[in-house]
Amino acid sequence: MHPYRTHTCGDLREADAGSVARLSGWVFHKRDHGGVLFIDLRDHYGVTQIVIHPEKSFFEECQRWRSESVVTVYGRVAARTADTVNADLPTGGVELVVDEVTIQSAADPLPLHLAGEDEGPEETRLRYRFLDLRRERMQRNILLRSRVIASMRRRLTEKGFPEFQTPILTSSSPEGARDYLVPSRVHPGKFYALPQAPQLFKQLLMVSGFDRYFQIAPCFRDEDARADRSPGEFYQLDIEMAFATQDEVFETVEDVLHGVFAEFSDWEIDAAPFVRIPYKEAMLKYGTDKPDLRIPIEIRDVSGVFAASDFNAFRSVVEKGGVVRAIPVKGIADRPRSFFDKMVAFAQGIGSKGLAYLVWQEGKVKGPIFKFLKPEDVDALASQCGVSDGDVLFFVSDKEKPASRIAGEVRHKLGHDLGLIPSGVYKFCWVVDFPMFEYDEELGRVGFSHNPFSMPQGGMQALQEQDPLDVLAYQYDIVCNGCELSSGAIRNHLPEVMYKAFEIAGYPPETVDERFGALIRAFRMGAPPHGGLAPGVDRIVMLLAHETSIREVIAFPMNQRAQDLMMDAPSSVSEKQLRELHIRMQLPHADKPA
RNA sequence: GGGGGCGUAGCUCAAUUGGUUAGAGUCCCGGACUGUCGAUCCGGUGGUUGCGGGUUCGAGCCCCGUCGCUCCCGCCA
Repeated sequence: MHPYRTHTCGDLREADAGSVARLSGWVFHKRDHGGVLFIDLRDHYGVTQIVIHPEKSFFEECQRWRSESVVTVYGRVAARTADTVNADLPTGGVELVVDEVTIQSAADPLPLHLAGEDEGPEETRLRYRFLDLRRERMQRNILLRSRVIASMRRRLTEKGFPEFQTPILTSSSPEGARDYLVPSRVHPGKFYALPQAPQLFKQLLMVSGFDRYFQIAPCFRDEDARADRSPGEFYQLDIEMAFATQDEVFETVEDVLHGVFAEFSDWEIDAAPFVRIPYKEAMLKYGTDKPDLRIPIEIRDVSGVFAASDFNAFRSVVEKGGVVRAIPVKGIADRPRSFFDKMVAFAQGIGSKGLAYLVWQEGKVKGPIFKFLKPEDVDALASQCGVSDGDVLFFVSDKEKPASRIAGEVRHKLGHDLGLIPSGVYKFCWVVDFPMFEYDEELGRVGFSHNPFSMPQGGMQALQEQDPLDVLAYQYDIVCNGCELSSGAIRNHLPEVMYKAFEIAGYPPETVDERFGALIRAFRMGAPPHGGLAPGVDRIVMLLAHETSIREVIAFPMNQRAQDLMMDAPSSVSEKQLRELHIRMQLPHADKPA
């Protein structure tokens, strides 16, 4: 007989009654009646009740077993009597009547409760992650992650995408986030950088003639955390295709993502092809480049109505080049005044000068700005925004960029507070046609809006002839329920177009050669047109697990300050290590240890 | 770097809004109990109220500072 187990703690059924079995697992719940002791023994697969009778020599030893100790028990499987069956457990029809016990590992008292609803403080959960991960929910999440990744691999492999590894120790990339640096022992004063993404390598693989590529790729960025953004490292399903159009990239990814979401969720999922929304339209209708399409509200531009109105506050904004955006909401005219006051306060809190509104109720229109409007203005607003009795229009007026943002946040807040977000639905969309360049207010000049490797729509001609701010890129995002899953692009594989694009963004050719030497050199020696994208694996698993924090789907995440509390990283290193790396410390506060 | 929230027993929380010796559940320790499944019952250990300073006759509560966690802004090609 196996020294540890003949069955897992999820295996035994009534059909096993009468046979002998050996089980190993963690002591979960203990119910000690003095005359009989019940223990729920738990492993990865389930829970089985074991029974220890008082005449056994080891009875008192078992009474002393603390929760989470690991034990091995041997005995006879017995069917439970009808009145003692536990219908909540798959193994609830049987119990193991124990004849031999071995304690494999006695547990100290724990800093966390593993049973019940309470999670405990996140700091403790992270410090004792190995305990936290014993919870059923965490086991489920981490297992889901494993299955999702396996499914992604299978789906891409079936489509003829080979998986490649790319270097972890590479060179610092000049654009983007801060790099994690690794000092070189052999080359004093020089550093490797951990890749922020395998971007350049996957493009070089296309130039190498591999045609297609994917990788479950670790990415490292030294940026601050968010609930949906783990500090330090995260994983992307990195994909690249040669000789592919944007539509072919979309088709491939829709197939994979739809397949993965359908495989691991019962929620309703948009059928492919997913809706495609030009960036400009997304900013107008949803006020964001990652719209949550579950919210049934579409923002409208009503600048024209107010330009011709007698409402000076809005008219003057429009005359100065600003806009007025209307947010129509159905059937909330009967909300109390406090609701509207709360929305106004919210808008002001996010940088709006105010939040005007009109209420269509019982055949009349009212609201703080009603008295400034002519009847034909009100009619125009109603028809342009599709509102009728019972509906409300909120208004935001500002320069275009802040007005879009504020209207978008108000839309989201309304959707959330009014319970307009349906559950059980995944709404996907592509946001396409991102601008190639944008005006950088801080620097006072034109810069890349997204990523300098994208092919401008219209190619060289567009760069030469159009206003840079009008040039669009073959640059796209895929968004699910307001969560950005991925950015991608059809890449710019033409050196001359790349030099021109960088010139517009203010960089001379030498800079391009210096920073992207490997890529430009490769592009001079026969490069296929290519493109791809890289959906975030952690975020996809987070959505599928219905978690709101990305840390819940990562086995060993760092905390918000990029520390691993369990392993105590980052940590100090020895003087010898520093000497070998030619590094001398210069700490911000000499009296404060790091 | 900035803003909001939180910080009381190992864990989850309370403390009549400034008033006697900071309580309860849980965990842990001891005891009772032969059918439980969040077992139950009795008893016990456990606190520099994150830390430092201030106001006050008196501070868990008010003020200032600081540290930690978390959410957000900046940042994330």
